[in-house]
Amino acid sequence: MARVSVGGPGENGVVRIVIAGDGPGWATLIDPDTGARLHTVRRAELPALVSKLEGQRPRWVWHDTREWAPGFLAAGVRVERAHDLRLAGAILEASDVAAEARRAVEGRPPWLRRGPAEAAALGVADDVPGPDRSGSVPAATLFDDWATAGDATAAHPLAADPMAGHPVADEVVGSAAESPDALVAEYRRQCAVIDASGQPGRLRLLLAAESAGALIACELTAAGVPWSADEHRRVLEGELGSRPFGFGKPARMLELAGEVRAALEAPRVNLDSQADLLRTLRAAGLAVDSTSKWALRRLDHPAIRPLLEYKRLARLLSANGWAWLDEWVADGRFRPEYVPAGTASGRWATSGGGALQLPKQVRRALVADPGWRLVVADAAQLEPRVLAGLAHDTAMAAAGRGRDVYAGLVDAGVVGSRDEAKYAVLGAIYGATSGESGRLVPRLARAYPRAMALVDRAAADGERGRRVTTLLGRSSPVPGADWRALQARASQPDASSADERRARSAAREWGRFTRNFVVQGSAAEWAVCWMAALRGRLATIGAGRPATTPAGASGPVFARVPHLVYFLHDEVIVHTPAEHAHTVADAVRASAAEAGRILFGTFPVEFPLDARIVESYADAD
DNA sequence: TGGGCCCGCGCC
DNA sequence: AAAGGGCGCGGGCCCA
Repeated sequence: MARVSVGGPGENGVVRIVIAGDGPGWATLIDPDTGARLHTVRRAELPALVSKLEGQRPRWVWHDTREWAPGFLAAGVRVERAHDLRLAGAILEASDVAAEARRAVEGRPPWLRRGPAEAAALGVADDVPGPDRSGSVPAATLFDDWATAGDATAAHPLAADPMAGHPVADEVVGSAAESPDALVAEYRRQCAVIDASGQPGRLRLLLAAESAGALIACELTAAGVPWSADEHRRVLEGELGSRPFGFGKPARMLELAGEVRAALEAPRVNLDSQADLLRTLRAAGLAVDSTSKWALRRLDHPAIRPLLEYKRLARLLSANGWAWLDEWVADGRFRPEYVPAGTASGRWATSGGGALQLPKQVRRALVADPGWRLVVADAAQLEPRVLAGLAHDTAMAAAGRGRDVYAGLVDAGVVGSRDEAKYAVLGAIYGATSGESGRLVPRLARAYPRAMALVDRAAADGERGRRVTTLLGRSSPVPGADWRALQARASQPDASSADERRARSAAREWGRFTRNFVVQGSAAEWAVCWMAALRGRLATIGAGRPATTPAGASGPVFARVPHLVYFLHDEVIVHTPAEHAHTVADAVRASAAEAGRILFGTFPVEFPLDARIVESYADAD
């Protein structure tokens, strides 16, 4: 290709280019501002073209990151920035921040862009200036066309509720049609909604971060988690005995099942059947109404010890046994498929492989390649720190400065022990009303009234069926028809006390969900910003080294350069050549600080990490 | 036979 | 020791 043309400049001069499928085997690149078709190429030629254009550092606009990024990665091409129309559309459709703007944009020619002045005229609350960020923000390469100073840290979304009493749409926008024109139209519509929202910087930051997450998810799958099948087999054989032939149970489980049956005098009981087991336990005179291990543990009977051991092994076998190994691990890599923002709160999910539930037992199989290391880092007490930042609770932030948050609560005299501090904090975030945790919450409320007021407000909104919103503008779903019907029935004059009790219980349950949503969802935003910042820093650590070496197990994109291989809510693992490990650990910490500044400006809340350089994940605890 | 439900339990 | 929020997954079981 002789001369490469690019799309027009967007925010802060960053070029945007729409990529759309254009008939079978073809792809078209479009300037979203003019609608001009820049290039139409065969899909096989697309990675090379994208690689060339990537020098302009554009933001690639496409329907779904999963549609394009895996092919680019397979061809050895990574892109820096994207706008995922599918993810962005879902967020914009639900966000209370954009509720007014959605209605305003609808029905108008989508290419008519609006500015903040018009949004103000629509009655949408203006951005409230956030903390002073001057001088503290580094070049945030992923976000520099999106985050406009200040408004990402606008007053907490719960502080004002401009949408109170307004009906809200709860359907999620359908996927954009595949045609190039439809994609461009949808992109323009989204831009118009963002511009009219009154808080465009906040939403742009959220969408940029989510789109970066979508790229990262594809890269995680492409890189794979370094996994020693031999080490995994050693774990299985140590626990279960040798692998059974066919569908038989491992020898160790058969022995234990024999002990249980003998102790219960029930030679035919099926230990894998919850119903059968419960019946048998009761027939043996045990007062129990569940076969959960917590319920069983309370019982005093010779069958219990072998039964608990049997259940532990059965779990290992079915969740992460030999069949799992056969299905998910190949060529020294475990390749789960992540679903970014797959949960309501924005936390990630997985589809297949159970990557978010890797039990501690098998983590010793997660080992670095020879000559490589794992940098394992998790954010210490992320949720309470995020809550302190959300609520601008300076006392709570101070408790965690330079130390463990829970230790800080003890030092401040709020509670007597670290365990009590943990239960109190988790109880406040999850909505505990009873038990040890519920008993401790009032002490937390006295010490940190701002933080407590924030989660209480979120719970109260949820109990009334309202949406609540995270720091960057992701709103919770509204409860379903069954829930609304329950509430409606309870408010009828002839409602029974049972109706009222049921409605009250459902309302409280939804309130616990929304209470947790604002904290969990904002923490998820911190985490994806952390990862996006880290991804940018890692790219510079490997820069200048030969990027294409004989393809290793990780593929040419990741050969010889540090790269993310695992993400778990508040924890990341980077696989890195040993000589870069300390540089990577520094980058991980710097990225956490950067995420804190992006979300909370100069508000003095810290995000310390537990970071370790290890050869096996099992050594990181 | 397959879908959908519940249960139990792994992770945060 | 369990409690409060969020998940995914496998097994049993019921039903069409």
